[in-house]
Amino acid sequence: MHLLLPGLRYFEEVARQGSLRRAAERLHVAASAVNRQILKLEDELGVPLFERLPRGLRLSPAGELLLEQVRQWQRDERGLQEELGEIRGSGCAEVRIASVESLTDQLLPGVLAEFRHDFPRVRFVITTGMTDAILERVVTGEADIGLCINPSTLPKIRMIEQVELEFGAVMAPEHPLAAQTSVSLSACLAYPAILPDSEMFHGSTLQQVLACADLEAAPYVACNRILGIKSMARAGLGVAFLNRLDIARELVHGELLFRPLREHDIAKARLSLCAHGDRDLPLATAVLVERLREAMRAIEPSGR
Amino acid sequence: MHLLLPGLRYFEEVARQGSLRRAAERLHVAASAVNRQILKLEDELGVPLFERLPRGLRLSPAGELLLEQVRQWQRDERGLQEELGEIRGSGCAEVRIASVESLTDQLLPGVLAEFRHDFPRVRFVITTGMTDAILERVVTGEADIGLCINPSTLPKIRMIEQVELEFGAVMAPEHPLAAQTSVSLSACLAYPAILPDSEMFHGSTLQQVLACADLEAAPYVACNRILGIKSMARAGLGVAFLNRLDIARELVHGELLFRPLREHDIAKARLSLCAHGDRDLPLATAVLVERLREAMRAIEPSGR
DNA sequence: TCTATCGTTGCCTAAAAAGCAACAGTAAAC
DNA sequence: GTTTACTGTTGCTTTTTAGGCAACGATAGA
Repeated sequence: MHLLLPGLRYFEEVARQGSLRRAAERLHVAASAVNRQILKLEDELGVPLFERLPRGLRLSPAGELLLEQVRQWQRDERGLQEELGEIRGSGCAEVRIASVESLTDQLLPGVLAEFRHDFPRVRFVITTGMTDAILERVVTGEADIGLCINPSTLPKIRMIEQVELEFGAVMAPEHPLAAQTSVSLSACLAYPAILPDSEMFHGSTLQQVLACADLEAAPYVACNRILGIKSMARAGLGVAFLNRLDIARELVHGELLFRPLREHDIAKARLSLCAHGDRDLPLATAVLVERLREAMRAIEPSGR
Repeated sequence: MHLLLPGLRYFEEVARQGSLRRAAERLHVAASAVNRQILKLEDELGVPLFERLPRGLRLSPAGELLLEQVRQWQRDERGLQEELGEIRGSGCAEVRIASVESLTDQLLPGVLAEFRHDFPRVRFVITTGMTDAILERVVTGEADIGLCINPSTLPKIRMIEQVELEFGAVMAPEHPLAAQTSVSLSACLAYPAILPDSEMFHGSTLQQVLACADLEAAPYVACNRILGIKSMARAGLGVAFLNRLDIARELVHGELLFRPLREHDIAKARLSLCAHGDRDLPLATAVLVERLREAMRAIEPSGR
């Protein structure tokens, strides 16, 4: 259900994609239809909203202005829908969480399960991705709250909570390095490494750590999912680099070991809970944020 | 140019009029068209927006919610249009002023003339009316700023400036009462009175003054325009009751005289400058508001 | 030079909105 | 009690708008 002109939704998507055809594909309409709506908007507003580049469209200053307003309106509309939902009793609110994969195994399920006792009708949409994508989703309003690692500070993003997360080497109990209580990075790299794939690696904490230590790592196994990385390590295929949260359950069962890095000063990452700066969070979301803050603060001691 | 769904504009008008057909008339569309849009909105939102009364429609709680949001969006849209206007250089901003008639003779023309030196492209729309109608226009966003007398305090209205205005008897120089430097209300009423007509009289300062003094006034001439009232007084038809602002020019030319009421404690009225509470005023409007404040403060000394 | 991709436009079809007239119900006036 | 004047609502019609398809001109990269 949309209360704004369909043309504005088109406009938002085109601004996001930077291309008429890509936007049209996402919107499941013909490119010509999208184009006409954009042209109509520009005609009626009397201002060009995009610069026409040979490879696509880029927002003009006026477009930037309109985009910001449209996104504000979309947030307004979401909030309104939620209030109306309460009125008609079908409190079917939806909280959209953009998170790093690390939290989807333990922390998020735990918090959400507890949350459901008080808000049984609130649904969730969880999207995992890297930090940049998470921030992007929060900025554009695709996500209500974001959980990311070492975020850059953006003007439209409001940081709600930040806790430290310690990275370390993860291995099967049979691994030679298991004998040591802490390991050095270079010692780890002497063994086969299980690393995130290139896409995931880019911008990751591990990349930063390696860069600081002036080391390079050639993965023996590369995988684009934490689940896979853990399974590889459990199978004894090599050493992985994760944080404690990633392997909380495996630690309990003794299936994997966590060994802090000797270079602990560079192995710290900031886990951040954030939301859009211009927005009052609806009730359910605000409560969830509080629960998440508690859960985040609770992990800090165990990480030391 | 409208960026919201046409249905929302219909909805706003229906909420304002309390009747489909009246709204349809104002919108220059058939009542059935308006009705369908409302039904469609209710269907898509899943909530009834109106209660159906035999004499028309009244907002439901959900409707109240939506109305507030729609009006917020309309204000947003106005602000956006103005910013876009600056970008395309045709800074054709428009300031809509709802004012009591008293200010349209001297104070407003003076301020606006001065204002035009700095903002030559800003247009004005001035609507006169009684205090209640002025507040209504500000609340609904039909006017950007309001100038009214003795306003009741509404939650959505923000008072920017208030100054005192002294009411008194106004008469031609030949009038018998002209000999006195101040007059009592009862003395005035011994002569033919020139009063606002019943519609204008209702809720006016004069009504309040008379009520306080427990007097009743039978008008010899009733008129619904201040211009007319002044002309009647100038022609020697009787005594009028106005404030100094109303007859500033005639005072200079000696065509009319102002005689303070002996009951000066009850003859005070508050002239208020107000705007909508939830709104950041655009640049031009904010500047105009400042000029108006200065002008209002300037009239206070002369009134004593 | 060829290819791929971009935005744009004319032509046609499908869908949505508006207009008109009539209906059913209630409130006030006579 | 009857009439009159409102109200919202609903088929049926026409008009308007949006969407889909194919083709065009232009530009960047292989």
